[in-house]
Amino acid sequence: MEEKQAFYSFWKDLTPSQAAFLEKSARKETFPPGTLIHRADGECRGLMAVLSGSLRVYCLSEEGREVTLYRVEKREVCVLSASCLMDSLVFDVVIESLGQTKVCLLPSPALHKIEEENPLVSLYIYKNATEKFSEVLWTIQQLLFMKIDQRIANFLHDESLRQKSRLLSITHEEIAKEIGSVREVVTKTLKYLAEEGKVSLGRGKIEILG
Amino acid sequence: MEEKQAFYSFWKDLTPSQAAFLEKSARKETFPPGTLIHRADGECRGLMAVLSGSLRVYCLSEEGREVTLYRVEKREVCVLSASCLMDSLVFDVVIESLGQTKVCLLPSPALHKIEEENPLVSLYIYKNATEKFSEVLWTIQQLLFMKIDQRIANFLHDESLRQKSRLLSITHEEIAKEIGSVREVVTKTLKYLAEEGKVSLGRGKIEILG
DNA sequence: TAATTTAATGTGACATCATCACATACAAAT
DNA sequence: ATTTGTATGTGATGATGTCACATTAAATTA
Repeated sequence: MEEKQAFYSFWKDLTPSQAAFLEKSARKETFPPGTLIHRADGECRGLMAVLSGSLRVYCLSEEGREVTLYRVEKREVCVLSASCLMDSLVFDVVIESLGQTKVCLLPSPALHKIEEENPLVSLYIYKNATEKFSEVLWTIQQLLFMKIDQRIANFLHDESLRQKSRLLSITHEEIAKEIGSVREVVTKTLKYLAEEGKVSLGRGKIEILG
Repeated sequence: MEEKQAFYSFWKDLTPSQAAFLEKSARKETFPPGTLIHRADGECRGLMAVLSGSLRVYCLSEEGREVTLYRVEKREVCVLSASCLMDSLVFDVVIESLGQTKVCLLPSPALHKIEEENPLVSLYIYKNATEKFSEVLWTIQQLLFMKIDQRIANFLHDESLRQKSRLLSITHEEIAKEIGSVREVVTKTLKYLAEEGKVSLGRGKIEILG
């Protein structure tokens, strides 16, 4: 099917029968905003290509602090939702839908069968995982080594590009979870940025100036 | 050769001519303690199997703070020293030898040639990378969410297992670099642990009690 | 519309850890 | 015994996380 060829770049490496098998196993699922699609230690569904909406992949401390590792946007594939296909993955993440999110899912059992026949499928999965982890480490490096005001400024800049708008609809709490901080600190830092004339604040809104 | 079969688990998947080619390209190198084998943005040598000694893989902030990501011990393979073989790796690390370290090296250019012929070699590399990154994220999660005294206690415990001794030869500075902290904080925390009777301190020595 | 509820934001006190600036102490080399 | 380098000790300060609330804006209900 056109769709799968577009999303899953290993599709071209499948034999016709493999492709047919996976095609038959594939299903579409729609998640309401905020659905926990994959939780630490939970079962894993399989490879998910995002058709609309987006996913947030984050890790979670015992005390409930969150750090967003990355997002999976429309037309991208989420490989960590198939974590059970990768042995020796000791790291657990949580995946949730951001808005109303529709995905095309290749379920783990079916994929596992094909994976055993075709190493290029495994290669695709591990390559994708390596790429994501590499991005994640870059993110975490920022978290470790950059100051909070710079991190918030960077996040607002990125978010402004994503939403293609200088007026963001976002709460301090959400920003905190993105950058791995806490609400109070975000509030105080934003106030500071506002005094500098870099942003203008409203309830649930932030306008980027300059 | 026996050695390479033992270290590189993809060896069995090579054709005789591929094996012969790699065999010919392989070389042994010995590094004095503290050699920078791979630096951020540096060229990359290739896959290194550690024959004796060990490697430390760490990341580095602009201000010079270090965080040890993992170590590569004897009989293990260091895949990040072949980072140039993985496209879309945006993350840079530094690799240094800990003691006098001898490695068996499969140089990147040779490996790259074989990789293009044999996807199982790519699979090996990416799989290994995924495994390491997954470990690294677990480590960093500890760094983010655990208190310093617990992190130091954990490190001392692990190190005691590694060195098979309760009397460790290590400085506060070295501990700081392992756990991503700074010397002063390690000094103060160790003093606290010593008052609790958990360790006994000497210059360059720490004895674990209880 | 007015009252109520909920979510978002504001803020001060305190704890933890990093940074900076030194002082001191130990051990090896001369 | 003296010197020198490395390791350790320590106080002051700054940045950020934690806790405990107060306040306010928006949404809901009466």
